[in-house]
Amino acid sequence: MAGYAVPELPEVETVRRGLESLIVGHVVDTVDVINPGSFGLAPGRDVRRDLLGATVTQARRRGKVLLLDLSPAEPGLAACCLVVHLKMTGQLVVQGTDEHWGAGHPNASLVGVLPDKSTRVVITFEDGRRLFFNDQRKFGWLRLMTPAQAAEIDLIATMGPEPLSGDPWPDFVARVRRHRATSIKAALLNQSVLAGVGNIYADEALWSASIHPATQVSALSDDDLHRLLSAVRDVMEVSLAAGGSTDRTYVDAEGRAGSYLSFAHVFRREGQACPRCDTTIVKTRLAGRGTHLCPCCQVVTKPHA
DNA sequence: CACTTGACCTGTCCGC
DNA sequence: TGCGGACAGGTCAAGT
Repeated sequence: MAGYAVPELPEVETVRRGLESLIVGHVVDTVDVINPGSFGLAPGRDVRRDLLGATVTQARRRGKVLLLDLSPAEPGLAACCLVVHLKMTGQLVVQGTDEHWGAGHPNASLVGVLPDKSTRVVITFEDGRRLFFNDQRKFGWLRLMTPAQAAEIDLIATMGPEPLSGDPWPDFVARVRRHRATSIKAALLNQSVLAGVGNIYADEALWSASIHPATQVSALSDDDLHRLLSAVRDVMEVSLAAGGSTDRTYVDAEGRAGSYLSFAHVFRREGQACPRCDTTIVKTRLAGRGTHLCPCCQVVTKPHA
């Protein structure tokens, strides 16, 4: 079963919340880049000058991208941020000891376990706690930039609305309507349409809204799209409450797995009964991705022949 | 411009 | 038991 539950919005947000409580306010002591390909420097940036002695002030998220803001070690130096994309197998895990957060903390089990062979970057803070960037497949990255440089990353500059912030509907419907000739699943996976949706929550939301993933965007009514956006929001809220989805590699900032997959209706449930109509769930391939659906009740609009 | 496909990686699983 | 190959998926570059 070569399936992964990879970091999407709920997983990245879970990591962000952990980092907010674990490393905001702490000062960078050392940076150890074990795999240079995992660590990038924007033009003009320098690890020693911009990062060593800098204090983490904030942990932000935009879609699946994490941004750790830092105030400079000395006045006059640029405020920077560490921009992180976990891609498929990336992890950001903070390791501490009983001295840091008390005996019996689940994180204590990480001492002696990390670093391991997937560890690409290690950042040590002033009190000895360590932030590990692990990434089995080396697709993920961490980049030192200024906030302005981060905002210019194409992925961020063109990203669609946040599903869980404010009212994303007007922006979402305008953006999704630009892609009328493609399948609704491909449109959902496009980060410029809606931020943070990946393969798991696309399949789950489409099932929830009873929409076939291959349906052309142009065949969907505003009503359908509104119901779909609500479904995205709902599945992401449920996943956040469950700490995200873990199949193999995803863990939060304290090294804990998430349990959303036990609540999933169709994702990686091919061969099982649809919870709504009892028809057998099938797995197909669409938009280059494994796609799970109920062939009976996801019929809002049949895909065009 | 809209849309699709391949590349980037590594570990795991399946068939022989 | 070993080995080759298919497969997993986020994003970008290149192709249609």
